[in-house]
Amino acid sequence: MENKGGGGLTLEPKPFRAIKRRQSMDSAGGFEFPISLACREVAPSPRENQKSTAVIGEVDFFSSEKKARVSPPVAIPLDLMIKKEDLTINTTLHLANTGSDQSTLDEGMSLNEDDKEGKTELVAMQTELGRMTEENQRLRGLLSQVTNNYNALHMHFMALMQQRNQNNKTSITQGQEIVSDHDQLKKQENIGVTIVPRQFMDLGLAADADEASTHSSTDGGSQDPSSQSMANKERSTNSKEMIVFEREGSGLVREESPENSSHVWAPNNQPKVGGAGEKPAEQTQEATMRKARVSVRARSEAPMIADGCQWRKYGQKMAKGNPCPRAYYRCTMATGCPVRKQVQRCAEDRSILITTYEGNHNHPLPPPAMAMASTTSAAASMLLSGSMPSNDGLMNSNVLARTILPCSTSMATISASAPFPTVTLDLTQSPNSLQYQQRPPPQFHLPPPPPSQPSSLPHIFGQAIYNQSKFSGLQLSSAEVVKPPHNIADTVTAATAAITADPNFTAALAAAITSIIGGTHQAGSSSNSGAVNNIVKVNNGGKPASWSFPTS
DNA sequence: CGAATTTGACCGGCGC
DNA sequence: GCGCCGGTCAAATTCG
Repeated sequence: MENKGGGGLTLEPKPFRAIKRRQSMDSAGGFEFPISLACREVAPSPRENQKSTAVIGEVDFFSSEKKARVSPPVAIPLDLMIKKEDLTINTTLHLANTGSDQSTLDEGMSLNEDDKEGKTELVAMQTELGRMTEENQRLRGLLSQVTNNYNALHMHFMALMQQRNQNNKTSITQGQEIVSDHDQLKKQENIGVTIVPRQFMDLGLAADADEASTHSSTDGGSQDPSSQSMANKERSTNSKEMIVFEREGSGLVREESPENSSHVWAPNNQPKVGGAGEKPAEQTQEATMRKARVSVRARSEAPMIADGCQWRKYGQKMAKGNPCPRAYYRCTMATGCPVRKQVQRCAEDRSILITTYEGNHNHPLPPPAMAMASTTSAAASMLLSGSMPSNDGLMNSNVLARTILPCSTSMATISASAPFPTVTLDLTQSPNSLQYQQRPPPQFHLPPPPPSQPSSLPHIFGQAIYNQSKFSGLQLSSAEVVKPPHNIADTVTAATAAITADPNFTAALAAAITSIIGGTHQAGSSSNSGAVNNIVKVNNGGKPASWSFPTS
């Protein structure tokens, strides 16, 4: 079924549209964009705004001044930046020198010579500038790629460290995690140190709830290989069902494989053989990226937040349970860009705008758009990392939960909502207010805590969860929840305040999100070693604004 | 007049 | 099988 929906489309198929859609799908998987760590530095400082060209400003991305502001979580990218600087230093110096040389020449030469040579030099400079611009674009792409690769490696490393820590802290073994009946699963939920987040975060598998429950409850560990393979086949052909577990009653059910538990967490590890519906790995990854969503909640009176991209509205629907219509937009900055977003006001508080992004841009972005795109791409990438073809996928997923959630439980929520995994970034309230103020989730319902739910589950977390799923895919045991350090809370408060006070908060929003995510990386990864000031600069319609807040 | 938005119809997935 | 719902399409309409 190539053509879906659409008026008379079925009667008079339009090849052009079909081709366009195919192109968009094809191109979606091939591009990657800089991740949040990099985009924090995108917004130019006031001083940089005074420079002559945007190209120079972008090259200054690698300047020492900015490096000095880079916080520890970006420590490893510094290496990348140094390498990049090696590549671009000639460019920077050349531009700088030509500028100063020009002014010197202007003073010293006679008018005629100055006129001729000035024109010649101007042409040369323009040519050079064009060349530099191209080179800069190319290098930016390169940096994006390298940054992405770094992030994946970083996540991997973090995962291993977390695993080591967990092994020291808990007596639960991998074998004990593999359970075959509900009672045992419930017990583990009660213990719940590592299992639940893993279940929650694994996004690489399709889960057939019926099969999962059948396998886990009736077979008692000995499964029919044929049914297993059928389940695998089912998973391989359904790109929309990516969640490995389903809530069943009060427990979470996970599909098990008695002979090799690892593949449960490594969906791509065992490619399906010979099926007609077999999809290349690229398509699977593309589908996952397409389905991963990043939802941003922010207060705004505007009908849509300006995130720097060009959007075209292609639909509007009334969503169930919300009197406010939901608008559908697609990116129009390039033909075939697969990125879409949904905009809807919160039913409970209509001053809250919920923007949900889906997909990755397949084209270069202007700096203002880069920040948000990077953030959403980073979140999607991290979600995607949960389906990497190894056991590491599991760990990466786990890390995502740990890095985003523990220190900003009121800010970022990961929802394994069927059929889309979603990261929700809530910028509407400070963590402090959330911590002590009851806020029932808007139109979404947290399921009542099951009888087996640990009573010690921190109340804050239940309040903080904003879940767009039919069920709450996110549960953390008491051991998982780390109370945000006070300075982190300050960070979030400051960022939120600044954002909400900014009517045109394009870059502010993205920068703050990025900062928050970056901050959690830092706080979650190690003990603190001295305070670092994160400075988020925002170019607010030609009036650069900035604020700083401490993180540690 | 072209671009953007609106809006009703259509499709696929899912639950009953 | 049927109905509900989310998402998409494209003709019609509005806007600049």
